[in-house]
Amino acid sequence: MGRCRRQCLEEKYNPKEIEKKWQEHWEKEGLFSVREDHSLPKFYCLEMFPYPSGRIHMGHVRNYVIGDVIARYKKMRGFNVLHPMGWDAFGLPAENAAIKHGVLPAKWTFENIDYMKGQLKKMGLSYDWAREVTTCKPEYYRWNQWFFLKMLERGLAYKKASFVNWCPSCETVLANEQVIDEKCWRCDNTVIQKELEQWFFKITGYAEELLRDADKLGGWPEKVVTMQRNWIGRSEGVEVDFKIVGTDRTVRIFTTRQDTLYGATFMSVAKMHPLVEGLVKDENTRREIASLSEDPEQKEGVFTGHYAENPLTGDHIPIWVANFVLMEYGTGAVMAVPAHDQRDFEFAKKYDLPVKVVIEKWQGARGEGSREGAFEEDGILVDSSQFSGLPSREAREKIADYIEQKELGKRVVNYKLRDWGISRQRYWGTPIPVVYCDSCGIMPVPENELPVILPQDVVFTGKGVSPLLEVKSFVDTKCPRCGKDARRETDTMDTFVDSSWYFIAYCLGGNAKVDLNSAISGQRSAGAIHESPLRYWMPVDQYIGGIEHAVLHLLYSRFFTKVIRDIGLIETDEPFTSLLTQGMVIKDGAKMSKSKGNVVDPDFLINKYGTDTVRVFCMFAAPPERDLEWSDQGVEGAYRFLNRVWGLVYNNKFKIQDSKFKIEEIFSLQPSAISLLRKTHQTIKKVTGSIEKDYHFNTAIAALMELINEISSFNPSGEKDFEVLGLSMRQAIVLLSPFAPHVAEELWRQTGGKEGLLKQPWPSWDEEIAKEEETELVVQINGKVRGRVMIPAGLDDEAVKEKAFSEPKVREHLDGKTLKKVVVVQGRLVNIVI
RNA sequence: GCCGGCGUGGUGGAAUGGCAGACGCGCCGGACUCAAAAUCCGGUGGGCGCAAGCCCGUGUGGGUUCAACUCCCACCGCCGGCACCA
Repeated sequence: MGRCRRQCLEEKYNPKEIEKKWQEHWEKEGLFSVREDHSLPKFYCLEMFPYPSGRIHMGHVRNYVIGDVIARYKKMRGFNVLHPMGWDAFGLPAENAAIKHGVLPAKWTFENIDYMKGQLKKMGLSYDWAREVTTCKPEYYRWNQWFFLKMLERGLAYKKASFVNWCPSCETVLANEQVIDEKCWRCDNTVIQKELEQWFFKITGYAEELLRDADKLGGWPEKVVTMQRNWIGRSEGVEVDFKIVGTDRTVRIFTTRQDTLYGATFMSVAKMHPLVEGLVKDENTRREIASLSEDPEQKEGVFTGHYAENPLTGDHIPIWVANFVLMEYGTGAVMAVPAHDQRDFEFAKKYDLPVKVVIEKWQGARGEGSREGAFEEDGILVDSSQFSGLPSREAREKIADYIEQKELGKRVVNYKLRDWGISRQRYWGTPIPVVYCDSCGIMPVPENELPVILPQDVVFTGKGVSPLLEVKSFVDTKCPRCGKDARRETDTMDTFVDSSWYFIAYCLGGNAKVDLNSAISGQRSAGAIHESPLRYWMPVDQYIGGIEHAVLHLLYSRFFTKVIRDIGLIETDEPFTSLLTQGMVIKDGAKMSKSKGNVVDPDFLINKYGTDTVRVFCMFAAPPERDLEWSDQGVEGAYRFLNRVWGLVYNNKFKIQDSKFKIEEIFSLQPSAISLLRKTHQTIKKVTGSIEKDYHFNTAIAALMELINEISSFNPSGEKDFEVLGLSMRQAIVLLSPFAPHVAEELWRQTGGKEGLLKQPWPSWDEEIAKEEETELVVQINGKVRGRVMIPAGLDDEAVKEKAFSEPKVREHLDGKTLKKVVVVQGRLVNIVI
């Protein structure tokens, strides 16, 4: 105490103290706050914001550290970096807590946010907290309502009655994307079908563009793009009308295999197909239809007693109701071609229906596959009137043309993607801004009356219907048009609406400052000088989060971005240029979970080792996209490493200062100093390369460890040596800073750094210095290593060969053999083939 | 069933077609200590050998190549996604 005049370097690395010190310092300096600066290239670095469940878990830690390392690195590379954070604050757990413990969802949520924000702050993450968004606050969710009204205006929001996915446990509806293996994405309970009136967003209106623009997602993992493409599930085909024999009605079918039209031997329609209601009068048959198996494995059907006429052949084919035909896709009716569709084949076998081959694998291969299964591939048409002899692909075009000419049907494109059902029968979400009036019908709440505030005085019974239904002051309202008594919509919005545009809110300055109306007019009047913040920051350059949102949040956000563009707020088509899907944090071979009892508490670790250690371990243990196997000993290793760095600086504290060393002086250095200098430049190159190459921080840290090892074993003797040591050490500190910012900052300042590390430019390397003077030449004989020789760099191939052949061990092996070939790999390897 | 990813020491993981196992963990040995912890130094894929060295080795089997963890084909195992979408 008091030995040094300025604050001096302690012998022992004390992470708690220095982390607190620098976090306070950074906050006081406002180091992480950003604004638009058109003189700098921008970089928008974003991590998926968390649901405030109570505490940060290791998955969050990993996610946010990856983002922070990128943000800090990009800042040092001269980018103006936007790096915000917020809270996906609406959702069921808050409501469940209310039911269980009697805490109001708002209170529960805000307390969690407080605690978790404290945790994030202790991690030294470089967020501009001024831009924080909290989706459960009225100043945020009013814009959800605003978007809803915009969607209504554009015909992109509508209400319809339909069968929807209902989670009995969450007591609410789920969108298709939120049902995984027939189970609820959140609580894992089996989802049932229920008929309800629901609000939908017409995401299918953008299906084509969402699919087409998937090609633009070059910075995304191919896997995620493929999942989205498959989810959208585009297929081209034709719809064809079949007359129902003996009536004046028709059935419309959809097929992508119009080349097999001549092979249709019956027709299958869905249970719910309107035709069934209209045609089947017999009570027994109706009962049979109703009792058809729901089991997808079991193919079952019932003959309706009616026949359809194939418009191409005039054949009369029986109409069956089949349990595997979906009402929601296509027209709910299909022509059955057992020879060329496996499902139809199995069905035909079961009910002894005819199989007619119309596609051959090649000319003359008749009957192929008709016994054991369907031949589903393309081939050559047979028994297909004027189309016989055509290959499938061509026949599809010709038959589609023919159908359109004869007005029997038309070409259509179908998608698996369904509209996004956004109504939720729960309290803790954004109220849907709609009023029901007996005279005027469904009335949107006028924009100037937004937000529709979620009432606070609510009773949570946990039974049956949404608590909002019980709040008279909320439900009872006046019609905005006629002023008569009316009732409010009590469903709230899916919380995925909140997260579909939050990246926009950050650009506009966070919760309090978001004003989309003025953002639109700002955008319209935007000139070169007063460019809108949205135009400046969007799109997100790097997005980081879990792969579990591959077809949920990531698809919804793409949809919203396109709508937002069409509204005129932004100009980009896609929200996220690059996407990094980080792997899970695993312990003892399983994902960390309370039920498995293998969770590691970030608070405990940060308290014990400091956040820098946790950060370094998370970045070192595996590349970001892979799963990370947790290892307590690995954490110790990271801690040891930082201690070594600390000790190294401490032991040389009076020698490591801002070095005046100039690169021209290299010739006056002794070999070991040159070697350290070279290693330093090699490390800068390696670390930079590792970060640039898919953010492989693990190898970047490994390279840094190598450099630290080399510095440790360097024995400086003269002043010049110490200068090299100082330079090398200070470069190492700079390279370490994105990973372990606190300890780096402390050591940097203690060794003469006047300005903070984030203001330092990222170091550059000199190829000439990084290059080895001598390299080890590997000599192989028939591909096996038989010797190693040191050779000077830049030796030509002939000289290298000569060196190789002069090696005694090599000569021994070559003795008496005939040379076949000699391969030289520039400066690295010689392979002698005998 | 279809689509995608992965398979490397005891372990987490490295390797533009060119020395397999960087770096870390663990383990073994040594120094320091009365002792331990911490720290530091050295060793560490397997087999044979006193040694020099030799042989084997990246899930399995084949192929391309002077040379394959890397490219191609087939198979096995694990993980993830989709699955009556006509």
